[in-house]
Amino acid sequence: MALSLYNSLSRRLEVFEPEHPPVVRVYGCGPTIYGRAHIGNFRTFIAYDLLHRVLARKGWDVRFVVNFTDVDDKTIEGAAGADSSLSEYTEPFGNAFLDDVQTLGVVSFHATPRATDYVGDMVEWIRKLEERGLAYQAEDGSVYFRISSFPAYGRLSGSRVDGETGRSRIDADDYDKDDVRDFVLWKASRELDRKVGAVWDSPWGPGRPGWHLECSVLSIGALGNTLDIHMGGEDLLFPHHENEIAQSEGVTGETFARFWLHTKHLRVEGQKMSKSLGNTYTVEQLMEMGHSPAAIRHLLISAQYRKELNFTFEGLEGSARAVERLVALHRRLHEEAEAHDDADPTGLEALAESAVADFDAGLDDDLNSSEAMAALFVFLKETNAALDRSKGMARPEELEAARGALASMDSVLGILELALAESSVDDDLAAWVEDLIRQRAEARAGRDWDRADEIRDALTARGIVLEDTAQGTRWKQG
RNA sequence: GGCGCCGUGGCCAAGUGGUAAGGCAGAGGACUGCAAAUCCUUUAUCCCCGGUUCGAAUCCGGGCGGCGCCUCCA
Repeated sequence: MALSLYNSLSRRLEVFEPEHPPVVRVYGCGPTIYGRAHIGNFRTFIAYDLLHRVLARKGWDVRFVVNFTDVDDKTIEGAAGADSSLSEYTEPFGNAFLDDVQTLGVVSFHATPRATDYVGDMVEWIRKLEERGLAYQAEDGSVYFRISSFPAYGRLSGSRVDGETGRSRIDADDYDKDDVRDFVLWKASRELDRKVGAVWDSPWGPGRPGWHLECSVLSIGALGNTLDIHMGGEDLLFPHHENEIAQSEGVTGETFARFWLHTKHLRVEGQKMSKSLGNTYTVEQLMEMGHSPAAIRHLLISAQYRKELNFTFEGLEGSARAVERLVALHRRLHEEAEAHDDADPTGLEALAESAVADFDAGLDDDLNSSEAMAALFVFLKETNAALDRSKGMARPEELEAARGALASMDSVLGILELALAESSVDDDLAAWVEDLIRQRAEARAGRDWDRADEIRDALTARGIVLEDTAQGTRWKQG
């Protein structure tokens, strides 16, 4: 099984192998921590997570680094608006991001460096670019990258570099540049920068690093001159990633990233996400509305990262239902199904094997999570059917195979693990429910259906759903 | 204007040459004291028009419609 990934650089599917196995070096452009990250951001970060888990499943030693942009126009403006220093302003958002990402079951990244911790390295980097004739200081005091000296510029983004797009905006600063496409490496200090403490010394005077530079310096610093995979949202392809290549290869002379992966932007209720539409939901907001992290993750993973995905509340409800079915299967395999050495064969082992094979084939096809998820749900249905046929009994090794397949698939999707972690119930409630269930069992034993239903209705009113099974009555919060 | 993506059942969404995955919702049925859970059955002339082919949702041409990036944005 070979993993194929769509490489934006070649614009085609390519078989992925690490350059230096077993190590895989992956870098993903991270959040700008000027506010709470929204559901669209998390589509991308869950795609990172999926890649992370798939690479790890291949047995590779994955080094996944994601940066935090904590110095740029937005963070500076935010800090100034809040009357605080840059670091005071960004710190909580960085922490909130890590919380959110953990809430959604994203496996920890190996490092999450912040730009402001590496300004010295960035200055050094600019110096090297300058030595190679790739950077120059303009009259406004800022230092720019000289695109005309880097012939390979534009390889990633294609013809977008021809400049005459008719829509390129030119702000006042651009007046000082040699070429409108030249981008800033070092920004000379302005009043606002000084106000929030976003000022560092450099050979070109006080200033702050340009946004593009941090990704080159942080990724190479953490992972080396050549990355196996560089990932980011589709909006970053140009100019951000194009600029990263120029800055990086301009200094190292080596390929910066072998594979470039870009995630498609999320739509919400059929519309583009925007603050004016009020549809930039945060994880926190969705949870306050009663939506579970597992359902959110299910929905965000239900379409392949490169395809359009429309996030709707109807879809989120549907995802919640799908997650419930997964939980029910898990419980059935662990608690309800009985192991009997002399049970008739159920075919569970064969189902497990083909499900995992289909699942992996889906993921190998450019992380096609839709296909992978379909394999999981085919397995769910067929396993339930097999257990129904066998009256809930199976040989121990067959049950074990089914449990193993479910766990194996979920180790990549990470949905069930989230759902199971969520289902913590407080003891008082559990005691209350279980006492009523005992009373109801007595009523049912005496065929007092009115009393039994009365109890169940009381529980339903509190959001408790009962399931009578051969092994007794079980309950869940729904 | 430049580059690119998409149009599949009520909704979401796989499938890129061999006769339509999966999820949600709906309908009928089995099971159940009734439910719940589960299972079974059921819902698609794949935007339109031409072309290539023994054969196309899949390839080519044209059209219509939706969208993204090019500007801070995951």
